[in-house]
Amino acid sequence: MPVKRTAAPQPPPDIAAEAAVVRLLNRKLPAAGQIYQVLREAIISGNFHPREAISENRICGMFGISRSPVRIALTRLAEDGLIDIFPQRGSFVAPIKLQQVREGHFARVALELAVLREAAKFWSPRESRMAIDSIKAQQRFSKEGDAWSFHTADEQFHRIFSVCARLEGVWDTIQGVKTHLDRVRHLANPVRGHMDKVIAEHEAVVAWLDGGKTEEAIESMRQHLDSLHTTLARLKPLHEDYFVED
Amino acid sequence: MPVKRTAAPQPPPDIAAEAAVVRLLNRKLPAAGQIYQVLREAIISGNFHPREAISENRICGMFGISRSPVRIALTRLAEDGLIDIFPQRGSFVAPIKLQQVREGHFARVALELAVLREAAKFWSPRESRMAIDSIKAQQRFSKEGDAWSFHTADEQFHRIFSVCARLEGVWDTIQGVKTHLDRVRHLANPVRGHMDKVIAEHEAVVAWLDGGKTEEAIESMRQHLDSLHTTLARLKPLHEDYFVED
DNA sequence: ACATGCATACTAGTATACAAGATATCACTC
DNA sequence: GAGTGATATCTTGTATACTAGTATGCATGT
Repeated sequence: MPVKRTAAPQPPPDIAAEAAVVRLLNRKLPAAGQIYQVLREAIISGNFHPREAISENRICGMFGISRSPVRIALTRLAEDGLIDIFPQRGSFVAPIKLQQVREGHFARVALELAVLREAAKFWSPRESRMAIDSIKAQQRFSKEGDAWSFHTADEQFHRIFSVCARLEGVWDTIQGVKTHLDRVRHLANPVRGHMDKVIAEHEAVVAWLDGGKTEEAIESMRQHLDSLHTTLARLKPLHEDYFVED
Repeated sequence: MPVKRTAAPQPPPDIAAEAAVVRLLNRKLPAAGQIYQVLREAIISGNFHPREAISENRICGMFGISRSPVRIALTRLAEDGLIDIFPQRGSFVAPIKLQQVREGHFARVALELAVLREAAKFWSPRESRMAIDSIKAQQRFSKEGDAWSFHTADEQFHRIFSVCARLEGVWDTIQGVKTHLDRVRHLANPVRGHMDKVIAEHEAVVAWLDGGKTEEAIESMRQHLDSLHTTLARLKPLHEDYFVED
């Protein structure tokens, strides 16, 4: 059931940068999926702030479209835990639930390490080249300070292992569980030196794999994934109003 | 994007046991979520057969409701991979994709074993009692040949570990990834002795945990999960038309 | 007999109208 | 000033009408 019926929200600001997300829709494709993608990015990237009101009519106005596809998109976002829907009251960008972050981190580590162990069986110079290309892109985006492009390059890097392991579908699962981690990450990326640290950790994993050291690669990846999690403690005090225990 | 635009379906039979799924809706709650749950159960349990046509109007007629909530439910089912939507052509119960079954199995094993290792840290007589109660229920349903009740009791059993590990949310993820495994399982449960085998494996896991033997419990669970997977090979020839490579 | 074209009856996607509950405002009463 | 109640205006949920593709069957023409 995607609809929440508990607790009252505080229907706060509407001061969003809507212009940043209004891009023209491809009217040949179903609108619902496109709306979903755009809103999902907007929430994860922080363009829409936690607790911000996301009424259906507001989205309709942003894209010049009717409520039918918008409702479908919002329902899916609610299922992802990115918005909270209060019937007859409103829909709001969900605060970052710390318990969901913890559980997402746990699931992500379990899945990515398992995938990595499987990917190591198939690792070849071809995959190594793809990984290194991705890292180069990350370095470029880090230098430019382009946090969102860095994020997508980072995702592409991690995805390589799922593809290599012949388990591409598992990547979709991983992306789902790390949704709330990504929201935290986007509070962290602006922090100086964060991206460079991530890049160094990526390089370490690839180096171990190239050397055929599977267990070392896994341990390196575990540290990489944990390092994001530890930044949460440092971030939380800076955005206290964005978080909620559960 | 939940909408598929590839390949033509073969719009086969409509000979469903619709009466089995038409239950009255609680009109105080949003209809979309209820429709979603009912249809999801119907597909997983096999009441709706793979490749069967699921037009929106048909569902409307079944529940005496308009298309708006039905569309939302079908969109979510498509996202789960339980139905395939072909715009302007129709919606059909998805065939069981073997690659998704493999990936679901992989993810499930990774998650459940990780959860079990965490749960072992908190295991106590209280959890042991809950698990044993669940097993007793499974024995009862097995004797009665009630496959669906057995299924829910089985799920409750596995859920215990997530709750014990203080990672209840991870159980939702596990349920998601094992969706397609469950479809296979419901082809297997009618097989004589299958449920009793499952029960014996459950008992083994609990026995190891009660004895404080974490690694043995994990290994026992791994064998339990794998045993389902191996039945697939035996089942596939019996329902060839239900499966597709990918 | 076979192929082509069209009418028709489907489908899903979208837009709009209506219903019902929740909130906020404001006037009024005490 | 505090409290109460009617009301206007939000919100989401539902129903229905319309649009535009697709498959099918039948009539027609060769």
